[in-house]
Amino acid sequence: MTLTEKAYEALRHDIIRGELAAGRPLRLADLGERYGMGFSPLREALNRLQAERLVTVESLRGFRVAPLSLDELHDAVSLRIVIETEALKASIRHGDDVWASGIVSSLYALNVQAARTGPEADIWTLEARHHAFHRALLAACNSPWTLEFFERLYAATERYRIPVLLAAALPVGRDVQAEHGALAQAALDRNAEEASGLLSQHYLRTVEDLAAAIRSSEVSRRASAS
Amino acid sequence: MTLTEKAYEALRHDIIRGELAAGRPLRLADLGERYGMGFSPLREALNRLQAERLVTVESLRGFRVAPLSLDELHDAVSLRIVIETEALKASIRHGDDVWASGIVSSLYALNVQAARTGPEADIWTLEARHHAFHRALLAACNSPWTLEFFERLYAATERYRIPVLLAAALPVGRDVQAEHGALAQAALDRNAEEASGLLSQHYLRTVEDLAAAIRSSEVSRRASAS
DNA sequence: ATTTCAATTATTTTCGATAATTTTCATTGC
DNA sequence: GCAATGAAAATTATCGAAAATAATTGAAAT
Repeated sequence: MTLTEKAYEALRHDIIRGELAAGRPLRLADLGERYGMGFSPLREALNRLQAERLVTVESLRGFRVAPLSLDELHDAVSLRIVIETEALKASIRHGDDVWASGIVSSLYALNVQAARTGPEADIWTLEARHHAFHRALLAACNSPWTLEFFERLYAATERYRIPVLLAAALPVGRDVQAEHGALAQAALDRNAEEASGLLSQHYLRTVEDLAAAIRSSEVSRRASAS
Repeated sequence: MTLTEKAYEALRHDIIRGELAAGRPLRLADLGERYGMGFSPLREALNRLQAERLVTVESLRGFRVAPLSLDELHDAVSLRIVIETEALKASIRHGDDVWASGIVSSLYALNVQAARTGPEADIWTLEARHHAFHRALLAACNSPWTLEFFERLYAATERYRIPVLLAAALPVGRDVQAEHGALAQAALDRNAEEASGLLSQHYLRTVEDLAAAIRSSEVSRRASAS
């Protein structure tokens, strides 16, 4: 693995997790220190991330972590619904038993992790399994372009979910695992309309919960800053 | 403008127009000669293009122009239909008179160029105006993510249309300008269902014509090679 | 003829240095 | 006080060279 690839993965990881905060300038000297490499591989990685909209660049003024906004969250989720409901229908049409068992196993792993409490309740494992479950649903859509855009939008929306998960700021009255279970069942039953409807609802509820949590934390942040 | 930006635009231009053929290895020494710059800005540009799937990369073995395939053409067009029909409906919902006049003027410019014959019949101008017209239709969708994916897929499909246009290999019995006109009219009439139906048909016809032209040229190429 | 291996050549990857540009900050003039 | 100015510092962008790796060649062995 080349240093450019290492830099790309490390930067992407740190941006998505918020360890490099939105809007923060990415100075090459700092990054070279942080990741232990020279400018060339860092600049190459930053150019990739710029093309993926995780980083912004201004000529001769360097790179920054891409900003976050409620507008972008709504935009990304709306487009996820358009793309993923179609991809889910295609997967249901084309998927074989390998696809179906991928859904079963990823759902099981997700449920196990969601049920864990105490020191085993690791949000990074939960997040990885959540991603794997949603990817498994679409895996048989037979469209590389769709899967690429799924990954792009998943990363974009993950940046909003992670700070909310870390703050444990989600409402308690919602049974997300039941939603995942119903969605998986509809997909396994090859009920395309039901499944895509459940997927849309799942995302619409999530975006509302996230937006509410973010708005209230913005309010409290501004109140404490004044 | 930095050299990285110049390299990015020049490489993107040359790849989309097929001046750098699909699959061709992109050797840094050659590119440095071709574009008159050192390795650093070229590698940064190639990394951007790799993130956009116009270039492939293999560790320690360099970059290549991304390959073309009929499967990818069908995949890209199918996803364009999903994304753009939705974007067109949103534009029709949100678009104001600035949006409408953008459609009118870009359609007019496209029709003028399509009607030109002889030395004025420049396929690059035609292509630029075709792009501008399709962008104008979606311009009011109010979704940056949608517009980004539109540009990505437009570039991806342009790579298939250009060699067919250059070979003048499209069937003559089709009135593409009439299709554009009807589409624009439906959009201006705020008839979302009609407009998105016409857009789908327009793309499905185009992909069939392109696929037929490419298949027949593949057949003739293989026959002459044997 | 084919395979193996070492030496050579070609190519990519990375670094360190330099040039170009922006940012900072103290100073001057109003 | 405050804007304008200009030097100094910081930072990015680019180059050229060095290091690392891959590909090629040709001789030797089978």
